[in-house]
Amino acid sequence: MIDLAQLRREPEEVAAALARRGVPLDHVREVVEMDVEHRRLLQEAESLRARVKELSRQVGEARRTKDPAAEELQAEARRWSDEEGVARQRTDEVAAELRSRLLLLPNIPSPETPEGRDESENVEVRRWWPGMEEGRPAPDYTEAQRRPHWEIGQELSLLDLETGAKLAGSMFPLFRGDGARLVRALSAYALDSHRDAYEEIRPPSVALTETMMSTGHLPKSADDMYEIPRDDLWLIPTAEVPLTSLRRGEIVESADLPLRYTAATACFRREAGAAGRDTRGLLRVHEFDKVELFAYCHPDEWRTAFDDVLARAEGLLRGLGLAYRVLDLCAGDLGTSSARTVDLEVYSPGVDRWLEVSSVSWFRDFQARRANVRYRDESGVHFVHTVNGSALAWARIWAAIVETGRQADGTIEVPEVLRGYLGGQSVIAARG
RNA sequence: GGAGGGAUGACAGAGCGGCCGAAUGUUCCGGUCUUGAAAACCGGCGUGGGUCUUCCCACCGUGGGUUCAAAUCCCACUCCCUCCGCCA
Repeated sequence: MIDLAQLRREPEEVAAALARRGVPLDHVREVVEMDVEHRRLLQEAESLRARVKELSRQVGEARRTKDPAAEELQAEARRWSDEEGVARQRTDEVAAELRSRLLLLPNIPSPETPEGRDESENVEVRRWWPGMEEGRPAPDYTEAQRRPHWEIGQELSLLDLETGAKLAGSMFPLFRGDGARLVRALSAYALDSHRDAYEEIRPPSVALTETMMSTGHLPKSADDMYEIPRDDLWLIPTAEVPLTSLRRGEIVESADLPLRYTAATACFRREAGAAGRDTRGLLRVHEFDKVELFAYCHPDEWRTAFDDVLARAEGLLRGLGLAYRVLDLCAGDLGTSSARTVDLEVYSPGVDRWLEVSSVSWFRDFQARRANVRYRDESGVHFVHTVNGSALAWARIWAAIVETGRQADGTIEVPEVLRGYLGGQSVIAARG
């Protein structure tokens, strides 16, 4: 949620900033007008309320002193009370409407977020590949590496999409054998890599509607998530959801900032808007494991927090020896709640594509305002900033590892950093 | 799932339906005293909103209701604790 006070103070600036990401000027103007109307009604209702309270006090006083005017006063209080009820109801209606519109306004993009309408205008910041620092050229992939992971997965019995579909429908992958162990190893690898600064959390995989609101996933993206209406629960699309609500409603000491958490969870996405696209293999799935990095930070420290998450996500990819590129998302491609987002895309030779495996975002106080997470320092109480990033999304990483690591004999070389998690195993071969 | 108890400020803990946004204690902050510290004493100490005011309004788990007036009464729900049942 953007700051209503700021919108009131500088409506033109806010409208212009939101226009960068495609919000029509009318949307903003309507909210501003509704705010004026709301405050007018609020003042009216409150002065009536003050009057009722004053009269009620007098009624009490008159009763105590056995003043015969008590009846008369009470009758008058009743009239004002009725009127106040009507006024308050109208005020509440406008307030609710105002709030729901405000909730639908996306975050104000950071000034450094590039201009652009959609993903085609995202800006590539840099690329990395193994050996780059030593001056080696971008890799020239072998014939063996040019095989899509779904074929490799089937060959070596690592990935069984048919059985996954039998159990839960298409796009619910089932890993088996060393393929399943690889998924487990990846989470352990990432979690262990951040133990120095991030507290490990194992949150519930479902969240209440209220929790989904805090991150901005609701009300806007209801169609993209799995819902359990009977219990007012949703399957989480990312650990960002529970982590952002970890301190919901709390005021923390500024000395305790930043508060940093990491979590490995399954992530569920209906991919409603993407039906039919990228359906092969693990390119786009309804459920995947992911490790998330998250920070509540002081507004002045967001850059540090952001850079740290980004560096750690990149560090994991480098550790795995996977080529990747860094994209600065343009204003038009930003997620609702984000002010600035940088995506990491890994290159997967078998499918010859760049696959998004991480998204690092700064939300300014947009989510903190919704979740009501604040800090206290000498100057008072203020909203914290939130930063988060994937580190990393495993289904696509799995694909990239399997394709990149494939050797001429059809076996897969396991990245060194994972071997410890696989009992020292350095090669994945067909089970024999 | 069944029975009972509870939910009030950072914490503990009061609160006959009528100056209760809330006693009291602790913590914390400032001051006096002290060479310094402790103790003692004095003062301060919730969060929002309103044309941001020695003014007004809201907030005592959440949402409704009764009333001129609700932390206080009624209803529903949530969470926590105890006991019973069931179960990884």
